[in-house]
Amino acid sequence: MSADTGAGAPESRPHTGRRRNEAARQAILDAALRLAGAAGGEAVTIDAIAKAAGVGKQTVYRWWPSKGAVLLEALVDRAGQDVTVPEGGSLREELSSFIATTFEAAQQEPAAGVLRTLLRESGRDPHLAELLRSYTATRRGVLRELLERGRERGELPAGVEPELMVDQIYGLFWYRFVLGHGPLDSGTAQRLTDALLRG
Amino acid sequence: MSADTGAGAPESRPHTGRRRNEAARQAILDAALRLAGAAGGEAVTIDAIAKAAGVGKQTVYRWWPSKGAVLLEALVDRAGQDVTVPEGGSLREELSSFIATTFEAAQQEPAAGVLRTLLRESGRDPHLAELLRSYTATRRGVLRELLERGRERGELPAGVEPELMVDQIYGLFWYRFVLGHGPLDSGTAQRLTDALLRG
Amino acid sequence: MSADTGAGAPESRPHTGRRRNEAARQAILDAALRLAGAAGGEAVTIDAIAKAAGVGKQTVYRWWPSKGAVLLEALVDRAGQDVTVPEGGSLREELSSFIATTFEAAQQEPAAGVLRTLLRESGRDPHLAELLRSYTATRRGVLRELLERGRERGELPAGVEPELMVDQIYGLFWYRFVLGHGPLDSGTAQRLTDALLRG
Amino acid sequence: MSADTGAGAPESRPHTGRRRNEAARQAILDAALRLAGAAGGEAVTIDAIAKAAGVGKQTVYRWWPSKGAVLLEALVDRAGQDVTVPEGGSLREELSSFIATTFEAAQQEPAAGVLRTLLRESGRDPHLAELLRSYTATRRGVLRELLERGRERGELPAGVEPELMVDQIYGLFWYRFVLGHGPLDSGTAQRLTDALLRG
DNA sequence: CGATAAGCGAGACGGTACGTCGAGTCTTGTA
DNA sequence: TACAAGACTCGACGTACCGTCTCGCTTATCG
Repeated sequence: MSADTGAGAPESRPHTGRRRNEAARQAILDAALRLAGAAGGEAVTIDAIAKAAGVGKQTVYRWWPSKGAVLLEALVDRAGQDVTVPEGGSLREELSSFIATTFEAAQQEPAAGVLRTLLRESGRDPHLAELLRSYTATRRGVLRELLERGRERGELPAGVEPELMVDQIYGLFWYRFVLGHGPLDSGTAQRLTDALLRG
Repeated sequence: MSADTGAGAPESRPHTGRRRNEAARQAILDAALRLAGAAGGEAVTIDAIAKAAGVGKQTVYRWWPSKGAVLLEALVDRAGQDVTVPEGGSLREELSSFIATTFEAAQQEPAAGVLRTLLRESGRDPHLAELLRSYTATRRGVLRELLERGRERGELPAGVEPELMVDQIYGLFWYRFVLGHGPLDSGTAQRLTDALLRG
Repeated sequence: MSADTGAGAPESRPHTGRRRNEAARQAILDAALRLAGAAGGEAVTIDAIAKAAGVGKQTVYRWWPSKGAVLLEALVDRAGQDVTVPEGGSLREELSSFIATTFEAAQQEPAAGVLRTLLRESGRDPHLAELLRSYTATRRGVLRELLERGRERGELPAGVEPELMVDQIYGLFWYRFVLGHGPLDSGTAQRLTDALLRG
Repeated sequence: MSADTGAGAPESRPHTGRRRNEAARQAILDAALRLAGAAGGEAVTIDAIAKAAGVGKQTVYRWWPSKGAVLLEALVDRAGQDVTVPEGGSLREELSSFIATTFEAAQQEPAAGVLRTLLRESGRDPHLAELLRSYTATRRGVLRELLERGRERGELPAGVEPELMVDQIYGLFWYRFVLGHGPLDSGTAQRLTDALLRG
C-alpha cells in the first residue's frame, strides 16, 4: 500500500539516506483511525491527522497520495482482520456467520467512521477510488472462495452464480450501511442467507 | 423539492415583490445537469453552476439548500421519469424488465454523472444525504409495490421478504454502479431476477 | 496603487456587485504597518496580516499582488507625507533640510520596518521590485525639482548634474540605512549638502 | 570564512576521522556561483546548490551557516580579486579608474547575480547581513586608503571627509545597481569623480 | 400614483483546507 | 569522522470553494 513493499530486485543501489520512520507511520495511521472514528463521519483533514500524529504534513504526503489512502491503509492494517472466514460447518452456517460478522465488524467504531470517510473521499479522489476498488475486490474474493468451497461440497443450489451472490451480499451491505434505512444485524444475515440458498 | 411557492396558508399578506424567475430555475437545472454529465465525476462547484447558468450564486442558494439538492431536483425533473413500471405480465417478466430498465437508464449521461455527483456530495452534505434517503425510499416503494402485486397474484415464492429483495436489487445496482467491477446489463437483470424468484 | 485608480471611461457597465470594503482595506494597511513596524524587520506573513486585520487571506490577494505591495501602499498612504519639500530659503538651506527630514522620517517606526521589509521582499517579488522602482522614481523627482529650482536661481555650481546629485543623496541614504555602518542624522545631512554644493 | 580546519590548539586529540573533502568545497562554490549567475536573480535554494554540486545538503550546512555565506565565500574566492587598486597616478585618475573598474566588475556574471542574491538573502538571514557588513567594510577600507593617500599628496579639497565620499561612491553604486534606473559606466565614474573632487 | 417588498446578476467578504516549497536537522550505510 | 542520500518537523505560500453579505436594478403588489 505505502512504500515499495515488493521490490526484491537489489538494483545495485540498495538504499541510501535515512529510512522511513516506522513510528511516524504508525502514529499517522493511529491518528487517522482515531479521528475518523471519533468524528464518526465528520471532516477529517490532513492537517488534523498530521497534527494529531505529531508529524509534518509533508510526511503524510510523502507516503500517501491522499487522505483516503491513509485511511484505507489504516483500515487494512488495523480493522481488517476481524472478519475471519468461518470454517467447518455447512455452507449455510458458514455464510450466515460470515455475513453477520461482516455486518457487525463494519458497524463498530472506528471502522464505521473510516468506511464512511473512505466512501466520501473516494468521490473526490480517483486514486482512492482505485484503491477502494482493489480493496473491495479482495473482500469479494474471500467471500467467493467460501462459496466455491460450498459448491464443491454440493451445497450450492443449481444454476446459482457465485459472482452475483457475492454482489448481492456486499451490495445489500453497502446500500443499507450508507442509507441506514434498514438493519444490518444477525437476523438480516440469516434471512439473506436463506434467500440466497433457497431453491 | 424547491421551496413551495404556493404558500397555501391564507396569510394576510400572501405575496409581495417580484416573483421567482422560472427561466433562471430552468437554466440552473440545465447547467447542473450539463456540468455533472459532462464532467462525469469531476468537481461541480456552485460557482460553476451559477456561472454556466448566467445566474448569481445567491439565486441558487435562495431556492436550494445545497449543490446536491439542485442536482437531485434536476434528476427528478429531467432524468427521473424514464423508469416506468411495466405492467401486464408475469412477475418474472415485470421484475426483469424493471431491473433492466433501471440499469440502463442510470448508465446514460447525464443521469450517470448526476448520480455519481449526488453520491459524492451526500458524503459532505447531511441535508443532501437526507434528500437522497427519501428519494431512494420512493424508488424502493415503487419496486416494492411491483413485488406486492406479484405476491397477491401468488407469484412470489413462500418465505420471501419483499423488503430484503428490494435491497438486494438496489444494493447490487449501486454496488456495481459505484465500483464498476461487473456489468449492469439486461443479462444481469435476467439472472438476478431468476436468482431472486428461485424456489 | 490598488484598485482601478484611473479608468475614467464609463464603459457602459459602471459597476455591479458588492463594492470594495474600505474598512477592510484600512484594516489591512494598518495591520501591515503595525506588524512591519513592531517586528522591526522580522518576517511579516500574509497570514499574520490577514489575521491581524480580521480579514480573509483572499481579501488581501484580491487587491494586492503581494505582501510588499500592501506594505508599499501602506507606506505611501500613511508614512509618505511627512517629508514635505521645504520652500523659501537658499538652496543650501532647502537641500539640507530636505535631506535631514528624509533621514529622520525613514528611521522612525513603522516607516523603518516597512522600508526594510520592502527591500527584503523586493528581492523575491519582481512585481514589487517594479513598484519600488516607480516609488523611488517619484521620490527622486521631488528632490530633482528642488535642485532645478535652485539652478534657476543660480545657486548650483557650474558643471553639476542634478541627476548624479540625486543619486548620491539617495544612494548614501539607502547604503547607510541598510548596512547601518554610519549615522543618518542632521549633521550628516549638513555635511553632505556642503560636499555637494562645494565649488 | 568557512570553519577553521586548522585546530591550532594542541589538544590531545588533534583530529580523528575523515578530513574535509576539498573537492566538495570547490564543487559547492562552483555550483553556487553558477546558479546565482545563471538564474540572474532567481531563487537559489540550498537543495539546488547541493544537487548541482553532487553533494549532500548536510555537507553544505557543515561548513557554512547559510546559503548567503556560501555565495559570499564564492564571491570572495572567485570574483573578488578583479578590482585591483590602481596606483601611480593623480588622485583623480586613480579614483576614476577605481570606480569604473568597480562598476564594470560588478555588472558581469556571475558576480552580478551573486551580488543580487546576496542582497536578497541578507534581508532574511541576519548572519549573512553581518557577513555582508564586514565584506563591504573591507571594500570601503580599500577605497578609503586610496583617498587617504591622495590627501597626503594634497590632492583632496579642503573640508572633504573621506568617510562621506566613500559612502557617496558605494551608495550610488548600490542604488543604481539595485534599481537599475541609471547607468554604471565609465562616463558616470568620471563625472562622479569630478563632482567629488570639485572645489 | 408612490411606497414597499421581493428577486435578480454580480461580486466582495470571512473562513477552512488544500497541496507544494524551502529551511534546517537528523539518521542511514559507506569510505 | 566526513560524506551522499534522503526522511524528518515546521511554517508560509497562493488557490479553490464554501456560504453569506451587499450593491444597483428590475419587477410585482398594495394602499
